[in-house]
Amino acid sequence: MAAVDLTTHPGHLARRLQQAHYLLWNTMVSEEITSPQFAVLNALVAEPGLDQRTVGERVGLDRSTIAEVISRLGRRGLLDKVRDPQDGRRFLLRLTDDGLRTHRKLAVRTARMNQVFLAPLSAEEQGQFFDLIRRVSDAAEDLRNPAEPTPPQGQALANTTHT
Amino acid sequence: MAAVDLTTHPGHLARRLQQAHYLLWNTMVSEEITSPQFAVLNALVAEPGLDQRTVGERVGLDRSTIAEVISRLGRRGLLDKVRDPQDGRRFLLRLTDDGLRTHRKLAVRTARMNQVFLAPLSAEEQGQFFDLIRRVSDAAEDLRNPAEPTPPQGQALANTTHT
DNA sequence: CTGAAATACTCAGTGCCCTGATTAATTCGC
DNA sequence: GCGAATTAATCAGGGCACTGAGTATTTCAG
Repeated sequence: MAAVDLTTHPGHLARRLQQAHYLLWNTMVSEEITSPQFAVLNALVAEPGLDQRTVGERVGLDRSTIAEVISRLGRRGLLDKVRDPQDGRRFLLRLTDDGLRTHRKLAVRTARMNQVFLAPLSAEEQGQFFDLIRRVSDAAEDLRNPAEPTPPQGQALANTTHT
Repeated sequence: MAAVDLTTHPGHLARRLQQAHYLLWNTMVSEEITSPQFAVLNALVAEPGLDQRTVGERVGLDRSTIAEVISRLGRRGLLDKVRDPQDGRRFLLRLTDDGLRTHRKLAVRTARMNQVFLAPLSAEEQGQFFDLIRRVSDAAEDLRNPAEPTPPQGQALANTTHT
């Protein structure tokens, strides 16, 4: 009887939350365009002409995943991909008219969906919800990227190098 | 300039949270056994002899995904799968000794990992974190399964009017 | 008892997500 | 100038997650 209670495990809750979101997205926003795909469209609305890697950074997708997502959006004709004449390694990304239209349409539906999704929480609780999740995510992210160009010295930070 | 702010989108936050968790799990718990796999082991520690579908229900995985996860655990020799003599459609699942040992080992590490993951929050905030996420997930889940076969008129249950 | 419905599982197909290795282009050191 | 890092993208491979279709078994209706 050493079983643990998964409802107190943040990882399990995170997975369930994402599944719940997936469900609502599919029924209220789109069955064609996924949430990560919308995030990419959104990043290119904000900053047209970004390269692939930077888009991935903006929306939080690694190099492999962003390549797949962009390939799908390209196949659907929602964005164009051209080699950077300044740097032959890069591809510059830009939404097509269709991509722009799609983003506008989905942005509206997404807002409605978010309202439904968060409806069980009061306005104040919704603020806490964002704040708590953001703080946990950011902290974990920082563990990966030690970051902070602090004065080169002080090895105090735990560098757990065990096995 | 119609781009939206993704940091106020619960779906985006949920995805980031899960990625953060994945990262910590990989470094602090196991590179072999994943979090969903551990959830299955845990369900079978709590209730040995469950069938595949029910395990999926317990841990929140659909029929296809649970089949894959169980197949992997079987390949690793962590569980056994035998046909139910009572009902030839079902497979009954049971952990092997190795599966039991693995669960015990990972349960300890998982507890440590959760502490690190939630360290940025105070004890009170951790409670809120669980509560808020659970409420949002449960509500979305209920939208799928309208549940409650027709409001049982009258005294169905829990009408204690004394709060 | 027998054919229809329900149920447990499998299979095919799509998409997200990561790591490690590889390729092509640029930049840096000397 | 030129070879050595560095960097952007791709490819191979493993795992999670869902839907729709198909198979086998059980249950239920008449």
